[in-house]
Amino acid sequence: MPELPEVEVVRRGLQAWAAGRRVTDADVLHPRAIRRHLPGPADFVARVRGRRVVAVNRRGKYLWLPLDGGDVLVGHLGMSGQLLVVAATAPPGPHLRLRFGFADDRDELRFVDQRTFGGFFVTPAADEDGEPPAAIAHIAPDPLDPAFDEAAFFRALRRRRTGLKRALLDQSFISGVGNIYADEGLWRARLHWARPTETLTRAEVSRVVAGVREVMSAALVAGGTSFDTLYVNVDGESGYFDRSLHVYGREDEPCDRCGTPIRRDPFMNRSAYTCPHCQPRPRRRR
DNA sequence: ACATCCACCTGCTCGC
DNA sequence: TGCGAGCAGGTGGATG
Repeated sequence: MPELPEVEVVRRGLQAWAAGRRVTDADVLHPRAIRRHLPGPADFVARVRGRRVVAVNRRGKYLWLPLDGGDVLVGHLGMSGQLLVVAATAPPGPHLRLRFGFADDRDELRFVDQRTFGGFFVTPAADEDGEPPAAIAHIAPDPLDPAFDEAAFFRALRRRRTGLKRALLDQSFISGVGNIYADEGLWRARLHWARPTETLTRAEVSRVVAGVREVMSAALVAGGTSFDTLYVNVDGESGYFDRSLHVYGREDEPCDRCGTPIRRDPFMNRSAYTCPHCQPRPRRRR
């Protein structure tokens, strides 16, 4: 999926294009795209139609859009979701799942999602203004959020008995981090993905948080990471941060710090990339 | 409660 | 050229 920087690129594009405007129509072209909206497609369309988008917010990798009238439109891009602003007359393409029409515009907002892991739903707003809805309250603040509490993150890690990368990918501890930025942050911090969380020092946690922050901030400036045309902004343009990756997807290539060939390990049905010299494996496996 | 795993999808690449 | 296996940026719910 798009991770935090890619989702933030989309959020900014949407905020500029959709905030303050009224949805005039919505279409559900694939029911899986709204599977988390339990009342179904007709109810989804009815709750969105005629509503004004007040703002476009993000919590981790979730987008949440308060609507006038007290509901919130929540969306997640999954592994392959795109939000695109295109002419309403443009051909639909094979993976078009949702369309949203807006007042006084010949362009429309499209949710295009090849693998259909992404989706949208409408849910009541939180009691507190500016807070994410209850449906995504389990998502922790991300490391770029001023609300992110590093000391609390450290305490939570020490309480947890798992490996460091597993914890980084757990969105209830720290959000926005996915497979790419976890590996890149760990490389910057010179820590191994299997490091037991209960043995981490405060300084090591600072290093990994700083590493993740740096790599995400740099990726944001580059418009996000794209290896192909799957990850794009609302205008369909790819970011170029893949040129700045140090370990992710670089098996057997030399480490940019020490020249040691980068190693790929199977990890949770995926991969973990490390420099075996800069990030030695801890004695205890996980 | 906590930690781990896998199903949910489509499409591309690789080796035979 | 065809075909099966493996892989891809995520998540929530089931399972132990």
